[in-house]
Amino acid sequence: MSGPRRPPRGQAHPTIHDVARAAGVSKSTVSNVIRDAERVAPGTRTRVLEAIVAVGYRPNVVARSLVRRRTATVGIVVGDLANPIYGELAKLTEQHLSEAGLATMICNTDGHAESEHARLEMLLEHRVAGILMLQFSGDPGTLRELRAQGVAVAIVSCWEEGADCVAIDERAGAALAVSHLLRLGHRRIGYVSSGLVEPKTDAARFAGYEGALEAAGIGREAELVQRLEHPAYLRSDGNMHAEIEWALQLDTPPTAFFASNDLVAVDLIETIEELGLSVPHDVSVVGFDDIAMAGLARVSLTTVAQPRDELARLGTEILLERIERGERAPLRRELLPPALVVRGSTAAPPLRRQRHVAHRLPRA
Amino acid sequence: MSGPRRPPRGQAHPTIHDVARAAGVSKSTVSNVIRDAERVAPGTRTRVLEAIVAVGYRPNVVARSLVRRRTATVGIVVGDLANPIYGELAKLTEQHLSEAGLATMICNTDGHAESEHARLEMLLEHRVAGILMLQFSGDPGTLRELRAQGVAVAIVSCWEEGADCVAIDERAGAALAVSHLLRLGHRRIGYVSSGLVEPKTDAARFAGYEGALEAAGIGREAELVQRLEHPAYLRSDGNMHAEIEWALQLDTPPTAFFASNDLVAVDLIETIEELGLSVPHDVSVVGFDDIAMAGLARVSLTTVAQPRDELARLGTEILLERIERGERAPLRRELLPPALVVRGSTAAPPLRRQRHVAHRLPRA
DNA sequence: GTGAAAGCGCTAACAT
DNA sequence: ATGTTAGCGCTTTCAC
Repeated sequence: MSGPRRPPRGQAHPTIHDVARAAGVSKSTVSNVIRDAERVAPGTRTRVLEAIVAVGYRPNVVARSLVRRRTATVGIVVGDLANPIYGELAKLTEQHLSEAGLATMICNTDGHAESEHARLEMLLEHRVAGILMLQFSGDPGTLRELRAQGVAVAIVSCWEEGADCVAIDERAGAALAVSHLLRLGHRRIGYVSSGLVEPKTDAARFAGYEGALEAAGIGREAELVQRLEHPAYLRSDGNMHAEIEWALQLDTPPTAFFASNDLVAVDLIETIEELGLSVPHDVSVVGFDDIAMAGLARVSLTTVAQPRDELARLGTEILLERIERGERAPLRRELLPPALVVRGSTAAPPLRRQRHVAHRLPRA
Repeated sequence: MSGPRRPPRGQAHPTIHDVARAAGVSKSTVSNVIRDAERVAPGTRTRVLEAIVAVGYRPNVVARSLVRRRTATVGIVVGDLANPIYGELAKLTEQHLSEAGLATMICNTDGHAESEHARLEMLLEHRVAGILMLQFSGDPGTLRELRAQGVAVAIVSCWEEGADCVAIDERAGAALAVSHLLRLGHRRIGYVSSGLVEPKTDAARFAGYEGALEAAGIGREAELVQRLEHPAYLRSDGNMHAEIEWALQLDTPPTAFFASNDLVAVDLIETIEELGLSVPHDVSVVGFDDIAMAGLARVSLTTVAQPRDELARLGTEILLERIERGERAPLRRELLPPALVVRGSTAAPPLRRQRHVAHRLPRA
């Protein structure tokens, strides 16, 4: 009777079997009361319930997931959790998911495509029920693979073709920002972006910038466009200095900048002021996102607001719906309207500088 | 031959069994090459490897976790992901864990004990290998239960008795901040905290505040201590206004404040300036954490720095060690030294106000 | 070096 | 209303 080798059940958790024994019923009955499925006689139910607390039983989600062949976990992929807007979005999302009974796995990609790929691979091995992308490198192969695996995917804050997604109209938002500057009288308007802004998003915001300029009859000027390679994050690199100094010393320097997100905008203001100019007196700056910091009187950044609550709520809703209904459900794509928040970082261009520019133009 | 009911394997993932068949070997052999365990003949190995890509196999972590009776997932519990310091900590931590081959589940508690409890319950049901607490309500029962369940636990940035933890010396840090104010000549120094600061942390910082005052021969004054009930987060509530206005209209108002974290400090500066006073000219403010924003010229907050990299690195290291070695390993408790970063939010108290105070004192 | 077999803890038919 | 049974996809002895 040397029964089968039994791995040492040292500090093991009690199982449904232990509960069954303690309550004098079968495993299925225990399972039934736990899942609250099938009718269970009131008396039996109480005995089981008591047994559960008696033995200190806690359901094993891993086992349940295996047999059900689906987990109640979703992954959220984010570019930079240290960026307050993503921190907020992640927080709201986790809250909604938790309310829906889902656990959340989080993955920070730092904007690297390889890192994104590795994290997604991990999520797939974990058989997550869905993936919420708060950042997406934009690789179409990735999206195809995800679909092939049958995971639900929803993309938030990034308008991607052929996928469920919710985002604001980035292009329109950027145009709003630039139009505001044009209305103030600016004619030389720079565009500054950083590597931490997803390529797709950057492209859309840039398109809005260009479109607004074109509509105003202003041609594009390559020298006014700066795409900083390294992610600029609150001066952590500081490589912005040289580029901006260079731009401001052009014969006809920009009198305003549109930054592709608030973090870049804040860095930009810092840089401009380090160079001895003042915002908005000498140079105006508009950002994108409306992170909390932008509203501080000390910062007072004019920016395009992203409705985080809506993004998080809709993003979760769409993902849950896709998880629920599978591929059958039609694509859901929600494009939210952007809103410009005018604060103190924008003003009319300085008169002196404009005259200065006028003097030179005839010579050119 | 009406074989047992076979659940419709619709869009199912290929299993180890499919690979085995495709490669003409047994499941165990496939398992051996996947795990890279036991010697496998080179030829067999290649055939299996080929079969894996041929059928598009991806290991099922859920099944593996069940049979191994341990997951490779850790939970991280955080109070407020929207607070940049926690966003940064979460990001760094996830990165370290990912490098160690562990998946990360994230839980935001909003500082509510019930919410913390529910999230921990969920993590336990998921049988996570470890839990990293970036926020802890301080309930000793919770810690006991966690230990009883045999999960590894490490507490970061909160000095808790009888648990693995890493934190800076909060008390000393607060004392550093207050001593700085004393050295500048301040004698009436307020303390402002919010509900989003963990009770334990708040208590430690307050103790440092009180200790420094006592050491300078200044008695405690209840009217200078404000613990705002609702989490103050970048003016989202604004209930700070009334309280601070009240304090500033005392006969001998505080000339400086020590805030229990940077977010509170930033709110405080905003409030003070809304009241028509200037920081640091009329009132000085010191914060705690040194979030990125504090370094901006526009904000320029004097604050006590938390070494996030160290906290995240050590926290993960300690947790991994505990997961690895189990209860056997001795407790590891790392207390890091705090550092004061002096910026522009602190200065000597205004002379006018001091005279004003002197005039009144004799009358009292 | 490889395969057969026995589960991990649970769910879900199905039978009683 | 409750119990029996056959797995979920994998790891891990233990034979061969």
